[in-house]
Amino acid sequence: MDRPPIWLRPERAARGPRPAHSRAEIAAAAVRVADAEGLTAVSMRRIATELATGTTSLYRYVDGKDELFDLMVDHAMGDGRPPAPTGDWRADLTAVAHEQRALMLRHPWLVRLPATRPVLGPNTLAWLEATYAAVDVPGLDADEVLAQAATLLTFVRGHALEEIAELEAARGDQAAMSDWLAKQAQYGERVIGSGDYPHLSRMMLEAETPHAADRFDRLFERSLGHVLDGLAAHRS
Amino acid sequence: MDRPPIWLRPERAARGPRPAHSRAEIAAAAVRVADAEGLTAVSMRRIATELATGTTSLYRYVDGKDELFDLMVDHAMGDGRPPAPTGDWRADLTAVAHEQRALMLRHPWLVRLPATRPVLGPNTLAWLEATYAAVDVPGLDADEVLAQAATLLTFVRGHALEEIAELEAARGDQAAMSDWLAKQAQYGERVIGSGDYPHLSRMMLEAETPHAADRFDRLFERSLGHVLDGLAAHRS
DNA sequence: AGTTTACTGCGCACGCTGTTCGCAGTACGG
DNA sequence: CCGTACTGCGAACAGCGTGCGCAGTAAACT
Repeated sequence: MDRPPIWLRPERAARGPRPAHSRAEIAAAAVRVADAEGLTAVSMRRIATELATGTTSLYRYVDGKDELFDLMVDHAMGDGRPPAPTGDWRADLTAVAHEQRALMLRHPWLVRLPATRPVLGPNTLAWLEATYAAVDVPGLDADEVLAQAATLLTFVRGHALEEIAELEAARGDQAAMSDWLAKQAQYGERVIGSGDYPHLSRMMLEAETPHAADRFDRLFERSLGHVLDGLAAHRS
Repeated sequence: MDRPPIWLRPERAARGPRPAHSRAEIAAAAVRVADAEGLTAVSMRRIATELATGTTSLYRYVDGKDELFDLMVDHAMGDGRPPAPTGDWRADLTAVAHEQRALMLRHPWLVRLPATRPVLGPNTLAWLEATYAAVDVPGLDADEVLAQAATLLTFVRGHALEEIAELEAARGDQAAMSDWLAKQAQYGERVIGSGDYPHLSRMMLEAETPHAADRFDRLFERSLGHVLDGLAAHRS
């Protein structure tokens, strides 16, 4: 059959009965489930039940589970709005970075999904547009704009990925968290004791960041500063 | 039961018969399947069949499928060796970045797995150690070392993620690739025509990078340069 | 040497998954 | 007012991860 991507298909067909649900409705239901119970709870049957419809009816709206994921990603991207541009590129990019990170932390499943395929829904495009708008100034080469925006977005996504991976390893639960930290400490001792990782050991022993409660906030702030400094070197 | 993480468990138990397989053997089989047929082909039954053993025997080696994935990740990380340090931090980090990217492109499933949980096997640690070694110089604050290494690795992972997502959307196949590009172009026209995305449109029309065959190589090179410039600002 | 103990391999079974097919019902275009 | 192109959906299929319990085996202890 090989249908075109969902963003090119009209939501309502020319002929036939009016569909019982909208794409937004379906996406919202799936996002709700994923937020509350994790990505694994999102199954075709489950979302259909959530919408009080038959399981296979979903396939009238979506070409398969991957497209349901596409809808979810773009819907979640609409949860936060790109900040209005102020004209100060550094402030604007900082705002984009913080908003994007917050958005991903609010929907932890988000960083794992677009790994499969690029999603190009309207909300995702709006974020892209906002990032380009912040980077773009008259006289700056288009390829340079592209590279700078990619550098920032790529960094933010990568950071959120690792942050969320660690958060989920501790399962968010406080008891599980300290359990996990204890296991980490035990493993850390073995790593240091082995003598194979001198620099790693120095970091474990000397760095303060890993022990702070807000370590990811601090690390993000610092690393983001580095990235922006790198961009600054290539603008006027 | 709540067993400790696999890296803390001895491979061979004190008592009982000698296990028929080694962890390395299992990891290698799973990596082989994932490389050849994709992550979805990696199932407990499939790997067991590959090892000519019973399906549930695998559970004697691994606490569940997630731990099988852990083994795979660390095994794949051993596919490339961290480059030997030369003393030039910028050259060393560039080498690490290129090697890591190449490694992830060789095992495209790799970027998707650690999203779930942090993997801390010996090969992964070796890479971390090499990165710290490149960044670390006497007199540099440990927290600064941590931040700089995180910035680089995070960026590389993020870049590989997007690169692989696009590669897989085209399914590697040449015919499917041009099909996909045609769809993209069609969508691009609509995006430009809508007038909602002026900067995005400018990029599509003016930038050269997106149309080049080696666009990801170029983008990576340029963005990596930006990141390294950012780090340079915080050293001596 | 004999016994105890802790392990290994593994068949069975359960509940779940994504997706294809075909059929009855419905609203719009001509 | 008919034909056509759609919608909703139940049944069915192949495949998934994994808990349970049992027989066999090798090391440790007496």
